[in-house]
Amino acid sequence: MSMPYYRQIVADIRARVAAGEWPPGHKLPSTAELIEFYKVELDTATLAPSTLRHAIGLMIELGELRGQQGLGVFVADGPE
Amino acid sequence: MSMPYYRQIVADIRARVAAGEWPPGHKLPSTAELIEFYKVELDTATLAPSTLRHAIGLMIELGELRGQQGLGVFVADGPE
DNA sequence: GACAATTTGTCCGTATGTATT
DNA sequence: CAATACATACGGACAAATTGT
Repeated sequence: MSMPYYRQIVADIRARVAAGEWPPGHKLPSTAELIEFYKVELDTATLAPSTLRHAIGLMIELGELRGQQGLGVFVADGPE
Repeated sequence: MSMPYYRQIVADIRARVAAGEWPPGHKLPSTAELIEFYKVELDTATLAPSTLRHAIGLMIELGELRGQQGLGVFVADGPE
């Protein structure tokens, strides 16, 4: 295992943010949508919610994303 | 819920490290032992391995702990 | 080298709680 | 009240690394 799923997801999200595809304040797709999306991107038949959540939760903890219950997950504004 | 289990565990570990009870390089009790320990400390009948792992994994990601497969989890040396 | 025991690492699927619309 | 969406927790399965026999 070169890189576990959750790290690949973190890397992908970071790449999109860095590329400006998802700028600060942008709302990410919902958890359910991201799961379907990364199933294709990671070419796996199964991707558990807990695994995707692991990736997202990690980035929230690191301040790269901001989760708002009931609303969505957003790209954090730069560290002011 | 004032503070979820995994955050209470993080706070407790940080407190022990800060107090010098677990100095840098110290090997933490094994996952199984920590589960039993925190079941008492958090006064809960059940504490899943995944929940404890959440706390530990978070601190590893933040560089406060260092995990070594097959060996154990250690208090990280100061951020040099 | 082979094997078992121990321990951490990843992932699965599900259930329930909480906040927003 | 209902729908949507994130947040926490459960418990188990298997992989991978280390140590000792």
